[in-house]
This record gives sequence, structure tokens and C-alpha cells, in this order.
Amino acid sequence: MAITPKKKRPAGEPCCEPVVYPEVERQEAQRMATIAKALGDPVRLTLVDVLRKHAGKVCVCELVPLFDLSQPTLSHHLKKLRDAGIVDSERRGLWAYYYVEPEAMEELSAWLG
Amino acid sequence: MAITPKKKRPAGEPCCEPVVYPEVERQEAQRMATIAKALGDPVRLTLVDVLRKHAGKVCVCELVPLFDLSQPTLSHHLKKLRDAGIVDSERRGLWAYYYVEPEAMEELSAWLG
DNA sequence: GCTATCAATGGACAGACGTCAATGGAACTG
DNA sequence: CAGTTCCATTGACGTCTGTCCATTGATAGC
Repeated sequence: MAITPKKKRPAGEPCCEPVVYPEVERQEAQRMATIAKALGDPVRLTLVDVLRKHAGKVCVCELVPLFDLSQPTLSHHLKKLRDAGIVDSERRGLWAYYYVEPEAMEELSAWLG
Repeated sequence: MAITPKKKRPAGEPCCEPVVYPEVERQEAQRMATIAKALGDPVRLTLVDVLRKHAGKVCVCELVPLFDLSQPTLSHHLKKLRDAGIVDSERRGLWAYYYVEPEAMEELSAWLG
């Protein structure tokens, strides 16, 4: 079988220096991507912006009319944000109040530089 | 038909103050979401990280072996990053060199706070 | 108890997304 | 010119995602 190696570069010089990417940075990139993905939707990013501008004072029933979406859909988005650690919620009686948990966004902001 | 309005809140007090979200901020959120979405994939975020740490010196043939993916798939991710204005490329002979166009990421970083 | 309200959950569906194999196109070599 | 190398594009495929509707859970007031 012995396939003859065909490593013929157009010029003698290599295209660029070899690139290494350590495992540690890979894992951090993975985590940052998770946060970015949760924020990578117009509805969710808007939700986060609304929440951080009305710290601790916004209940879901006030969020729903801001969008042209059903209440279950918004609930799903809020759940995604919660799963990503970007927001959290607190129940008071019938209502659920959401607020931003700033660590995740700060992390991403710092990573972006 | 005249459905009788059933606006009975559990308590007299409203759940929270009414929330407004201006159109201008909506549009900015939309743009930020586009950037975040492009970054919301582990492969793409890793690509960006590799590129910014080897400014202007990385050709595609060096990027491919960093991932367990086919060359067309990587090309597809690079295109997405280019479409989002996060990276750009330059051709030198056979090779294509990619580099980070930092404005978009800086914008998002600033927005995140 | 019963009823009303707010929020979360489950199921279903169309569309978007990530991936690959095959192909195409541009540029260099001999 | 033909052959090679590198990169982009196309088409196809399965999976994930966003959305809705209907329902359930939880809490409050009657």
C-alpha cells in the first residue's frame, strides 16, 4: 500500500508558523461560548438589557407585553438564561421577579477584552 | 358577546412599575445579539481566540488540524465570523490568512459592561 | 372548598444550524 | 500545458432551536 507522501508546498517556505492551542484555553473558550450562545438571541439579549435597567423590580407579567411573543415562549427564554447562569428569579406570591446575575456577563466581557 | 373584564389582581398593588424599552435600545440589542450569536459556538469562539493570539499570521491550513472537523466545515464557520464582521481575510498566493477585526467584539464587550 | 391569576411545563411543528462528501476555482509548479 | 495544493461553495442529511397551543402547578382571594 505504502502511499507515497505528497507534501509538495508551492514554495519552500511554510505558510505560517505552527499553531498550538492549549487544552486550558479550549475549556475556557467552551465556557465563553456557552454564555455567548445564551445571549445570542435578540429576545434574550433584550430581556437581559431590560432586567439590568430595572434591577430586581421586574415581574414576568411586565416582560411579556414587551415582545410579540406568547408567555410560554418567554418563559422558555428566561429558563435558558437561568440555565446559563445569566439571570435568576425569585417568587413573591403569584409573581416571579427576574434579575441579572452579573458574573457570567462580566466574565464574557473580560474575555472579549 | 361583551365579555366582562376580569381584571382582578390578588392585591390592590401592581406587581411592578410599568416597563418601557425604547426602540433605539431594541435595535442596539438586535445588533449585539447578532455578534453574540456568531460567537456562540465553541468552534468559532476558539477560532477567534486563536486568531487574536497569532495576529495576522494564521492561514487556514494551520487552523484545520486544530479541530476534529472537515475543512469545508471550518470554512463555513470562518464565513459566519466574516459575515458578522468579527474577522476578515486576506489572500496571499494559495493561502488565505484570517485576522480579527476587533471592533465588533469591543462593541459587545462594552455593551456587556 | 371553588375560582381566578401568574408562571412553568409538555408536545408538536417549521425553520435554522452544524456537519460532511463532492465539486469548483484560483494560483503555483514543472 | 497538465497536475497539485489550498480554499470556497454546493447539496444533502440529522439535530437543535424558537415558537405556539394546551395543560399543569402554585398562590391568592372568595
